[in-house]
Amino acid sequence: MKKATSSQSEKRRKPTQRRARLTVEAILDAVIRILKREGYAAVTTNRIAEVAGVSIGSLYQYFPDKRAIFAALHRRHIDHIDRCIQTTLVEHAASSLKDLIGALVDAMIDAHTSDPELHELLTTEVPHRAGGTEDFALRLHGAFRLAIASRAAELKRKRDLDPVVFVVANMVDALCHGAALRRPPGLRLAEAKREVARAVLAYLRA
Amino acid sequence: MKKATSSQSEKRRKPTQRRARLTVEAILDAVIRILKREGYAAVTTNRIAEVAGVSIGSLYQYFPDKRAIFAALHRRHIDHIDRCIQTTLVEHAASSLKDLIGALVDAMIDAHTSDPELHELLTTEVPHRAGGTEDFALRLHGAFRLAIASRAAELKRKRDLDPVVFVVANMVDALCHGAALRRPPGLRLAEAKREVARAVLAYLRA
Amino acid sequence: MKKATSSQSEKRRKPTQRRARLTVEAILDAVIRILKREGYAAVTTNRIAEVAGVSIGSLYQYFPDKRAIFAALHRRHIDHIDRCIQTTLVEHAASSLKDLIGALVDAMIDAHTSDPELHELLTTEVPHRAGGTEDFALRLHGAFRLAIASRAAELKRKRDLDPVVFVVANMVDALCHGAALRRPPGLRLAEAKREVARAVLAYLRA
Amino acid sequence: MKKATSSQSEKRRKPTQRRARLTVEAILDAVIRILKREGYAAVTTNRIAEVAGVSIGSLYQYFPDKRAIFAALHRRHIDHIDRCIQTTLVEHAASSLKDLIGALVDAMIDAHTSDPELHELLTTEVPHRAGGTEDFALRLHGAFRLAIASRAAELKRKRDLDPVVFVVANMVDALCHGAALRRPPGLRLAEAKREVARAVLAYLRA
DNA sequence: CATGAATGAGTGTTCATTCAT
DNA sequence: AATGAATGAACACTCATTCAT
Repeated sequence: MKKATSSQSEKRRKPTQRRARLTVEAILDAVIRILKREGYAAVTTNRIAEVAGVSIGSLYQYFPDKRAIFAALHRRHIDHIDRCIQTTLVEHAASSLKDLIGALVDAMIDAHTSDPELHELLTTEVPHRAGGTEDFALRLHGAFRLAIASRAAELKRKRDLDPVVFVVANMVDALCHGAALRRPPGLRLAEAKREVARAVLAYLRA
Repeated sequence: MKKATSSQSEKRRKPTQRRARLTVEAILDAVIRILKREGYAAVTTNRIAEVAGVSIGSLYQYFPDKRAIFAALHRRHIDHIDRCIQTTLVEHAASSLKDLIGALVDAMIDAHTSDPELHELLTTEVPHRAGGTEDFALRLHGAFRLAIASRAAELKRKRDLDPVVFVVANMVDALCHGAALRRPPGLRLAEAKREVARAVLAYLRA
Repeated sequence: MKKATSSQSEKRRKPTQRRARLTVEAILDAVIRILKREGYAAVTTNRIAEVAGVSIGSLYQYFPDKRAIFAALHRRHIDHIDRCIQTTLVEHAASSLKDLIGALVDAMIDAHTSDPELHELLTTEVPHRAGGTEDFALRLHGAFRLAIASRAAELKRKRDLDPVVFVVANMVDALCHGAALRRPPGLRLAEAKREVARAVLAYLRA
Repeated sequence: MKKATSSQSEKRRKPTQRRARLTVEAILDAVIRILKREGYAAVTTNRIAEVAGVSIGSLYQYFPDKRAIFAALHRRHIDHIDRCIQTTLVEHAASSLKDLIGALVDAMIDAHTSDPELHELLTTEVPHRAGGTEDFALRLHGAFRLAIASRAAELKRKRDLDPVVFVVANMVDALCHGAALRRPPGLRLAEAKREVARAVLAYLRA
């Protein structure tokens, strides 16, 4: 009989306990491992459970269905990047615009570079219907809005920040992503970082 | 020019080729229709054939497997955008850098805006393992390399164009994509276009 | 003799349907065979397909889900009994009340006795949520209403037939069922038949 | 009533037994509640335990497996009806055949009418492979045998009582069941009772 | 070439039951 | 005794693909 499952079911237990948390992590890690070694087609719930070292029944105690696993995976990844950004923002609260941009670019690229393959896999192979992604865009946007608004004095053109925030957020995301994953051979990472920062600054100062 | 086929012999072959072409188009359109109306989960080969009005057997006469259908769909979409860019490049062969960038941004955003839902669906729901995408990145890259190289005189900084091309190609792609699909409410399209062009030019002129 | 459809035009159009009918029968027979030999727990869709000699995919081409198989099984069984009753009714249109009741009891018991195990299995093991059963009760009711109404003259008490029909229908069904399936040892079938008919007649003539 | 329990030694044992009894009752009631509110498909051992307010582990302390729960449920239901019959038999030990039959029919119908939905559910949805049912048939049979044998003098036909008992037991069961659950609209309960009693008497006196 | 009935490997998911705590 | 997390065999069902017609 068919099942009408909603990924936000309340029936499943929340990983509040330490052991539960570990199990959830093991499951998400298993997905990544399978993804890398066997490809997306091999990511079946039974294989995930097997690789994670838990029973399929346990897996379904923590996730209402397969999609929820992917959602959690994306959420975890996004949270990580978000944390990097927030940290950078805090650490450079007193820095100049140039230094802040440089630091943000550094942080973003590093976050993507630590496991470029994973990032690629997550964005191209793993379905991300489960929301979360939009939250991320919003959070990224918010972070940049704060960073720019507090340094509005350094900007030449005085005007509505909305379009600026929009452009900068998209630029940083795309360029860092590209610098980490699609850098042309011959372009060193350090160089790419400098160039990305330069592009953002050039826009902000135009 | 490959062959000089007599017009009469072509009359027998072409109808078949045209019919084949129509069938292929019908199949690709069917995928889009299902995608929009029923979601990715409903995109089964049998349903594709049904909606396309061909038998499942015929479908497999034109495509070796399901992935090939998606690949063709992506290819068709990419070709369309590529053609827009090439046309713009040709039409603005004699324009200033500013005009060219403006025109490219216009073309790209228009290409994405004509059916934003489709574009979103294609990039987020339809697997694109099938290559093609990389070809596109390369082609886009190539187009920008030509455009920039021929206007190197207008650039302030004289140096290796590789990083510049890399940054510009990524900027244009991401910003146009964003402007078409993720524009914040309150930011008008024309305004977004201007801002994107401004950002690209600011970088090139820095 | 069902319909007078021209056999020639059907041969081209309906070979598929005839084959389909055979497949459906094979599936229903398979359920019965498994039920008898392995018990209800062994009645899985895959086993049904296997025993029926069709692929599981084909099974699902003819039945939307497992329950539909059971519903069809019940329907087939009910139709059979119904046909017996209708035939008896027609054949004894001119008989006396006594003979008609006797014939009906005979027919019902025979219908149940031909495969008592099957009947028991169907009523106790196979879920019958799928309706059809109610139709049967109605049809049985209707048959008895006709039979009794047309012989109202033979009844002593003249009054509303509704309660009479209700009682007779339930009596015949239950007693025949019991005579076929739960007859105590020592009570011969012929004797049981006579006793059942006697009971019904006694009530009608009271 | 069971036994005259008065001794002190039992006072220590009873609390445990009473608690066990309560738990068992809670479990059986839970099954009924789920059955009514969520349907048979929702009757899982885990859900039973949840609704009963006991742990799944405790449930398995009282029942060896799921079937045993159903068996107990049927047994409890049958015992209730059986008690009604026995009581009636005792109370009408000195009544005429007519009064006894009337009282039995009353009792049976009342037993079924108190919760018709439950009765229907139990007979159509809950598997009753677990025996019990046959015991019931035997007990019912026995009760009627006694009732009839002791009034053999009132019967016209003097002969083997076996067929008579068989017919009467089946009649009463089926007609009372039908009167309680499948009474056609327009037939009042009191009327149905009278008619059922009339049918039984008519047979006995024939 | 076209068809679409048939295939069956493989999927996500459930749930009766156990057993360490 | 009581608990409930963990188990995993088994299930209903799907769908990409084939091939006889």
